[in-house]
Amino acid sequence: MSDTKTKLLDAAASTLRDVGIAGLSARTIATTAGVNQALIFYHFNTVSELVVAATKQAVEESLAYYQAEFAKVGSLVELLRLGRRLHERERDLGNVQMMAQLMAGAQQDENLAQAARYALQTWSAEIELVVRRVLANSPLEVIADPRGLANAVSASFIGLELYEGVDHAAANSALDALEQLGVLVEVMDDLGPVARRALQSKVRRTRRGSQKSDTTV
Amino acid sequence: MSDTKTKLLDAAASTLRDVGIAGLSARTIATTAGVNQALIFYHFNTVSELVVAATKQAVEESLAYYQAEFAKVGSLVELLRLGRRLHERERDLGNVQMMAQLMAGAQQDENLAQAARYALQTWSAEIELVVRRVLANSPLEVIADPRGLANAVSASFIGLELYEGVDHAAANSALDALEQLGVLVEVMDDLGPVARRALQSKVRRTRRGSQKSDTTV
DNA sequence: GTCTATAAGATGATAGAC
DNA sequence: GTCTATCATCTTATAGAC
Repeated sequence: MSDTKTKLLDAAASTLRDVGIAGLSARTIATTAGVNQALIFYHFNTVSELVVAATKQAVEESLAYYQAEFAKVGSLVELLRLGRRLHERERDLGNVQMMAQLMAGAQQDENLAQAARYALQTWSAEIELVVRRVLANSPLEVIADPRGLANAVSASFIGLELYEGVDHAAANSALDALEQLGVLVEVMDDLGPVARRALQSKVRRTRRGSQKSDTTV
Repeated sequence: MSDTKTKLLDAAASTLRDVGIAGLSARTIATTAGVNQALIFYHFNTVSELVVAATKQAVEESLAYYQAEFAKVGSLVELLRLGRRLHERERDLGNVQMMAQLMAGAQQDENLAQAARYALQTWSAEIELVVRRVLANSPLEVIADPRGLANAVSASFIGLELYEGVDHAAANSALDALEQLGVLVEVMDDLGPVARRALQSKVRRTRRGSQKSDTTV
């Protein structure tokens, strides 16, 4: 790949992170890259397509970095620990901010929407595998949906990142609270058969409850 | 308040929701309002200040709508039910999308950052009161931090909303998974003293664990 | 308070020299 | 592949008529 193309891809990512989707333009990106503005259109046709390519690259790079560590995770505690490390590293690299800005712009731009969908699906698929493995044989498997959980984790990270830029202390307390929820899940695990029975009967009761209200309406 | 000012405030909110922070301008807002573009600067000085005023109005309006219902919540089940209704209504009104776009823009614009901070703090303070009331006398009170939880709920809603615009099905599965976590919390509640003991010993063990690793490093 | 007109600059995108 | 120059269009913001 040509030097200019690489420079533009990297500059697109860091500019999106630094000035946000509202401040992003061919000129701001080109300045960061130290490259002529017209080259964006020569190499990528539109600004939007450059951002798409930059996102794809960033996602694949950082996912490759974690794949080995994901594979090693065997317990819930290990998963939570890796989750914290991953979140901190990705945040420091600016990848989460980049995703959040991409998603904000995606509400209006179909190109960006596709890029965001790809990034989220790629991450979620990877997380889902680990969650599924960790929750197997846990009492939680009766209620947990690994795919939904993986998506929820992604969504929460995005929300937390935007929160972080607005109210640092509040975002931190939110992250701590979510980690405490992890403790809750661990305790549930420790309780084993007791928890499993309680969860199963709660699920049965809830299902009956909603069925009843469905049929009586 | 003059008719034009009201029109502009409403138009700012709905335009931010519809075209996002990247597409927001004095002209797009004025067109939505059916009003001359120059009037934005006459009434609000800058576009950014108009958005700030519009946010404040939207937050106070919708919070006033829920205050009575918040006060009535007495149990965790009721809180989860209200939470779902609130989320659906606010989403349909576009208030969550407005907040998400505001937060995306806030990363660069100090005016918007202040508005976002105000909105989040206002909502979180209200949620915190209810969470605190509901968790009192629950086994969860040993680990739960009501303020952090309230902030986490806000952050997750924002993330889910952006997710929604990008991948509807995935966002829905994430929401369902989070509601299942609610079931988990209910079961913990049902388990009463058993859960309380398990949580307390887990908390003690975790604290000892982290202290140990602190002193051995 | 509201309008038109306009300044002064930013934006995406292209044509054409090198 | 890269540059300069330029376009049409958009932006915030103001001055001044009504």
